[in-house]
Amino acid sequence: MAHTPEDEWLWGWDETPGIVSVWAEPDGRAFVWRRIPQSGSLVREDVRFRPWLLLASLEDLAHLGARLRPESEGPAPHRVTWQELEGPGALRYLVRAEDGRALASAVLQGASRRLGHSIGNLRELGAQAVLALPPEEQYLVASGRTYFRDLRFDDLRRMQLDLETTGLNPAHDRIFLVAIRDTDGRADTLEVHGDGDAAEADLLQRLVARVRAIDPDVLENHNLHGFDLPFLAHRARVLGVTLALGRAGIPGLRQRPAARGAAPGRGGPGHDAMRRARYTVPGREFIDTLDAVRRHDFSTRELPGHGLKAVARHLGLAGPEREHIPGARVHEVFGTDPERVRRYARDDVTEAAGLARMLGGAAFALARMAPRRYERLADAGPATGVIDPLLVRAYLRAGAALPTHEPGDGTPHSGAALHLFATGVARHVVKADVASLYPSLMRQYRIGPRRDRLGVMLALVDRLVEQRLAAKARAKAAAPGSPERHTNEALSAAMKIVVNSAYGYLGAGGLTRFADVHAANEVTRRGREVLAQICQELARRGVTLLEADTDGVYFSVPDGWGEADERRVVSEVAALLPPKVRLEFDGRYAAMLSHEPKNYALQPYDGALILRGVAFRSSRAEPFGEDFLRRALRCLLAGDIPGVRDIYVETVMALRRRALPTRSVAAQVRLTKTPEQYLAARRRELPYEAMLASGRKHWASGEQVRVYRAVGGRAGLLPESEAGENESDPRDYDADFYARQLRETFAARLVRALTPEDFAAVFADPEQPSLFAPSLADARPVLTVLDEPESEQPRSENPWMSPLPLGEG
DNA sequence: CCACCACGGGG
DNA sequence: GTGTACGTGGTGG
Repeated sequence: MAHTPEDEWLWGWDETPGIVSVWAEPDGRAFVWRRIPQSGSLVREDVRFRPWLLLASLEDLAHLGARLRPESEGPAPHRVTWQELEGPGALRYLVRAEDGRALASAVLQGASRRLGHSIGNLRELGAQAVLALPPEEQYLVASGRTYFRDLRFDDLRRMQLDLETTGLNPAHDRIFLVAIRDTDGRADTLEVHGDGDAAEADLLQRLVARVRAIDPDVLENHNLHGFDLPFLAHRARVLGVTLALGRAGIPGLRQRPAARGAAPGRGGPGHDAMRRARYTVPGREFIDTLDAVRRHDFSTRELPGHGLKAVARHLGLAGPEREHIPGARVHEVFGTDPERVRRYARDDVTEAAGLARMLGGAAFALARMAPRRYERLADAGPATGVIDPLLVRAYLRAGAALPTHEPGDGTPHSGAALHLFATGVARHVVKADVASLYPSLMRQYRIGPRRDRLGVMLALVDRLVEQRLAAKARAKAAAPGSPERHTNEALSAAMKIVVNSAYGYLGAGGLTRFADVHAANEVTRRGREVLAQICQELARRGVTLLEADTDGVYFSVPDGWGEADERRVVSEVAALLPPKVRLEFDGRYAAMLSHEPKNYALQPYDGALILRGVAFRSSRAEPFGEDFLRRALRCLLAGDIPGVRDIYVETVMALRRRALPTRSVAAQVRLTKTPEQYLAARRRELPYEAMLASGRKHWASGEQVRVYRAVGGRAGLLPESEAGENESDPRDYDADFYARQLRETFAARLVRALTPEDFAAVFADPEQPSLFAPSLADARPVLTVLDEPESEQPRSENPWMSPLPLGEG
């Protein structure tokens, strides 16, 4: 197969198929596990590679004398070779040796002598002076190999495991059950036999034996890196059990530097043992579905939370028979009804497996491109984690010197445009947006990093955009649910991640090797220009603009227009734009409540209400308010204002009669202070007051409880009950407090939709009738077109995408 | 209104 | 590999 350099930049150049794991040691040994695509069998190749570094200068190696020689004279035992790369980059000497440790120590020795003090680590020399990749990446970059060539996601042998523990703190709590799901999808549990260290140690040994027997390529779970692995490592250490989970090398887990998105290591007692840790073993890849969930939600922003159960339910992965047990009660239930805990734990691993397949394909596909381990690509940020390795490999393949990180010249990074044209309720709403706006602008106007003199970034974006279209077409042609469709959808998702972060890479001044704030600003400037043109041209065609943000616009069309008319205006405007900037019809809705910039509710012509923005999707809102808001919005967007009034009255009266369960007003919180710490702090906080008021004098930091405001200003503690159990509900919440909250916090979000008079009438206290209550029969939701549209350049949500502030106004 | 603290995920 | 995250909500002064 003929490769162009550009193909090699994206996919590597070595066609070895089926690599499922790579492990390399600094001494130049590499182990490569491959699944033979035809038979599915596993082979291990032991190979040697020449460890390498990039240096800005050979000065620190001069002390080697004759042991330092040009690469052109060929490698020789105990010699360091060097090669000068061409072009202007600062990192211009490629130095190699048989053993990476000897190479590194030669550099460190020279640097220590030069600087007059001891240097222990190459990092201390700074990114300006040296580029030293982990051994696996040195191997992959140099060999042009990548993971998973010719493999489909479903050819991977994946296993899931999930610990059930007596609590969250491995210093005090124990593992009493482990659910596992094998590569054929069979879920099973392993359990302790008895109490004490010996029983738990025996469980861990059986777990290790099962993993070795099943011999998966990948181990998966939700929050694997934040909970299961650190917990397991801690218990194994305490109990003296060796975790021989790898396929080679010294048994035991190894740590790699904590990655972005690792468990947020919270200080305080009980959490130290669980602080940021990412474990790794030779031959298998640890994949955390929480990383995939975060990556997914970053673009869709539609998930209610990132917990396993919530995500599984939202994505339709949870079965109707799904067993639920509140976390704090799992161990206790195990004592009375162990079969229930087994079902629960098996459901957990089954959901984790489903989630891994549904959202994990992107990381799988990234591993076919970038020269890094699969597990590293699963939690990598796209800019430094994916694009930079691609650029490094491309430059080295071309024999070109690499630039290094440069601080910005002080130019601020300007952002996208955001315009709010109208607030309130609009009917017949259309959304149009530009597919991949920033990459399209980069391609259209050839905007790339100034120092990328080989043009690798734009070449990658060009190819990714084109090949993504091909992958989407292949996915569409394959049978729903088939491995081919899944693999191509995953490829498309991965390509989207890379393409969309190319702009973020440009703008991350000082953080990325080729960052170029001027280029990034040129992209956003063109973006604002395009968005303004789209708005102008739409308005000229008789629609009412509602909101425009970055790359998309919501507008309302006149009564009597049909979908064909809506599509026609979009394509008319699309035809006026530059060829690579494709404006698309993205959806149509019966009605929209425009509340504030980026905060709105959409009612599709059929289907469930869509809520966007913090005003409508507060994760911590009490259930009764959330429920009220959804029902009220549904009526409002149907134009039924008396219906909104009815729902309000009904909710207020239900609160006052205490017809709503306490659970619906309670908030779930975590206790982070011990009783001693709380009493010493002398600062009253509802959750702790609730504990004390209910007679609880002892609790552990980390315990989760549900609390609420009870009558008489007391703090109430809601006993953790299981689904269906209601007899313990005290129903002593402060109804007036929650009625006030209903009006001030939840009803307030409808303020833009009504005239002040109607708003007052709809949300008047049902038990204090006013002298003249206006009839709501003729009331209609209102839309207010702003004379001066609210416009700004918002900060991006993601610090990676746009790390700098508001800029020009 | 401001300062401060806690949340996210796992049992 | 990046970040004493980041954005937000609640509480007490």
